[in-house]
Formats: sequence, C-alpha cells, structure tokens
Amino acid sequence: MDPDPNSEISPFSQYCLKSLSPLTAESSPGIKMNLDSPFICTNWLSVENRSLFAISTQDRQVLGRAPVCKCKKSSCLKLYCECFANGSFCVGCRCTDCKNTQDFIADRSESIAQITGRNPEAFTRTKTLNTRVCNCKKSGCQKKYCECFTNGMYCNADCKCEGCSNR
DNA sequence: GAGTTTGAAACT
DNA sequence: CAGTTTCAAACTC
Repeated sequence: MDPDPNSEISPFSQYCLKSLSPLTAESSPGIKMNLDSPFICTNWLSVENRSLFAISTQDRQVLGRAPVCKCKKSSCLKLYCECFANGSFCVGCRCTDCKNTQDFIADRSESIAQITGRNPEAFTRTKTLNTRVCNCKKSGCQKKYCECFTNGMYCNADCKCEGCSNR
C-alpha cells in the first residue's frame, strides 16, 4: 500500500512509510495484527517518546506505549520478554543478545511458532485485553507481580491465588 | 545501582 | 498433569 501523495501525511508518517518495513503476516507469522485496513499493520515506534503507531495513508494513529526490556538470557524470543510478548520488536531496549529484531526474523518466527504451538492464544489481543488469570501466593494480588492487579482487574474464579485481596 | 522477591513461562 | 527451574520484572535497601 503506497501513500497517496495528495493526501495530508505528517512528516513522521512519511518517514515511516518510506523508511520502515511494515509488519506483515509473512514477517511475523503467528502474530495477530491489531488493525484492519486501511492501516498498514506495524508496531514501529517513534524514537523520541516510544509511542506505538499504526501508519495509515492518512496519518499515524497512536496505539500505546512501547515496552522496554532488559532481557539477558532469553534473546528476547520468549514470553519472558515484554516486547516480544507484545508482538513488538525490541527498539531502544537495554537487552543483551537480542534476537527480537528484523535481523533475526527467522529465529523469531521459529520461536513464535513454537509458542503458538504450545498456546495458540499466546499473542492474541483478546487474551491481552480481557482474560487474566493469576496464581499469586505471597503478594496478596496487591502488587504488580499480579497480572490481574497490574491490569486493573479483579481476580476471578479462574485465579488460583492464595490470600487474595483483589476481589 | 545491587541485591532480593515474586510469579509467569518454560521445562522435566 | 504436577513439580521444578529459569527468567525478568517488581520491589527493597
């Protein structure tokens, strides 16, 4: 999808459309794209403020904040890595031996295939947005260790937490 | 900034 | 499936 030269495109979007390769089903198999057309599905982000953008032919749309990781042993190719778990490439993170980049797209795709084989829902937005289940034992589900608490949700019947104060 | 705690993810 | 290990974030000092 090429930008319409007559439409109003911000300089930022023009830069992205010209310089950045969009995520596609081919480049990121297993990752569910967030937006329908006419958006180019991308999770590229601005260098300055780490915002996530979807680039359309009209303009950019801010999606949220980009995660930053400090992974050391996972190569950022396991769900331990927040960026990877989000379907994002690592950009500007402080990780070491990172393979969550375009340069290691084969390794990345292989890892995604492995993970989705284990859990087909691993990268879907419905899981991210709706369903949270925790197994907390010591935090009382009152700290950010708890996924439910972190996402501003009450613990539910599926949680197996102990001493829960988040009901 | 270094060290500890925590629980999800991964592994056996 | 359950128990254990690995991992990186959250937290503490």
